[in-house]
Amino acid sequence: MAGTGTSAPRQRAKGLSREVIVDACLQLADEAGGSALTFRRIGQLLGADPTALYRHFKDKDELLLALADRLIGDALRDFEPGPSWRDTIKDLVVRGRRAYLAHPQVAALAAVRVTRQESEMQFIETMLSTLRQAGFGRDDAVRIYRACADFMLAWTGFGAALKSLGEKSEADNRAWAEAYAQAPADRFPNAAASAAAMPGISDEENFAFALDLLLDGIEARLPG
Amino acid sequence: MAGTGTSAPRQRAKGLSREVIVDACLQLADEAGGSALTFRRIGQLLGADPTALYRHFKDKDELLLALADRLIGDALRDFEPGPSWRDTIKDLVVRGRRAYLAHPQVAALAAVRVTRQESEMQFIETMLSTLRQAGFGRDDAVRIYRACADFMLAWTGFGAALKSLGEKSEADNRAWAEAYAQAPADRFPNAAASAAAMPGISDEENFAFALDLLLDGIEARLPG
DNA sequence: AGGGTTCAGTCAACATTGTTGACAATGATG
DNA sequence: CATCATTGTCAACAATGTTGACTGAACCCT
Repeated sequence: MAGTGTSAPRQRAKGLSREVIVDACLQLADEAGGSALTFRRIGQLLGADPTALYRHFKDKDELLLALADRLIGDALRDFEPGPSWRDTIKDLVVRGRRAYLAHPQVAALAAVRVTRQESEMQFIETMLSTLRQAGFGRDDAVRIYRACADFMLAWTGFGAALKSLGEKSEADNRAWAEAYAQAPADRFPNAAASAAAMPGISDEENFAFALDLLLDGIEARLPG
Repeated sequence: MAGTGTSAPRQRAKGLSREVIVDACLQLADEAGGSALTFRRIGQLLGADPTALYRHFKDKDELLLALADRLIGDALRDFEPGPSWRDTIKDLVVRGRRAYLAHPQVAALAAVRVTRQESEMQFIETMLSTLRQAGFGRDDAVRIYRACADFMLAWTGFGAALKSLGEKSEADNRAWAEAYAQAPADRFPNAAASAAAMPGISDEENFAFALDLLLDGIEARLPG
């Protein structure tokens, strides 16, 4: 069942399936951007008629949900919980982020969706189980789970959207550096003075920093 | 000039301006959803030809940036820094979130954009100034600013997108409650047991909780 | 004032998009 | 063999962002 040996189903017109289509979508989005994720281009890549996709997904929305679930599944591949609850939570968050950012153009569209499918369920269960074993009560565990999961999804989707935008209109990416350097120093002294340091902070560092802040706050709330 | 008392939605066809158009966009998105934000519907609401908008914005993207800047401007209206740096930072983050969520359909599209315009500059300057006065060094201030600003933008954009989606396909909103309740208890014991508590956590609580976690972590890093 | 230039709004048109309904091939089932 | 559901194909529709040509008014410089 788990599609491990992905042979070469590409190029042949016939033999479509949800898996093959999702594969093509990821490839297409990576190569040509998220805006290339149209039925006609997907069909062209698969050598099939665009409307053939409607036999497998009733909607573009349903296709997007399948893409989202695929990303969550990628995040959990080969995952195993460790002895430290804090490291395990951190690992889950980092894995989710990494899996999403492996396909930024898709992540920008999918991070905000709730798939309520298999992989998402597994992710939730693993996190809740980890928190319960760490000693948190049931309500606290739910609270903290949502804080961590939403933090990961929101921040990752944000970064993915920025990256997606940046590849097309690079103005946004460089805007951080340029705009602050051009800031009039009399009205915005701190912004102008910090212009040099601003672009030096990558989204990756920024995320790791905030995640540590969050985990410190969680640890301080550990009962007992 | 500045039409303050813009009561009647349909006005005279002539006399367009960036401000009037932005007003119409906010109103239209609030009433008819973000997907209604098309040139033809905006023009119809203003009683003008759709293509007339191109005389004021060269692009739909440029229109979106103007909307984003408007939201940031709303966030800073009547703001005044307080004596406590922590309360001031928190106030800025909460204000930003509130201004964005006042127009969720717009926020879902605008939260991810960097406008590098007047209001955004003011927001940055205020935050950096507050952190410097609190005693943080220049590099730390920049680091913490980006963590807080990205946290606010990402989380708010995430919530706004969820709310925007939920109004159209309510399945996603209720999914939290329904999906976890239907979770098979043998495979997902924690998820099933927490099904009752899950929907009880509003996005508002969730955000406030995570923000406090973040601020606690920041406070622990205060030098001296 | 008069002539020229720019601005602001209008109209028709084009390429793309998601989506639908009718039709054809194919394989399983009775 | 006949029947039926599945899967892919074709043509078409409404809606979207965007462009270029055209029009009328306002403004500026002699």
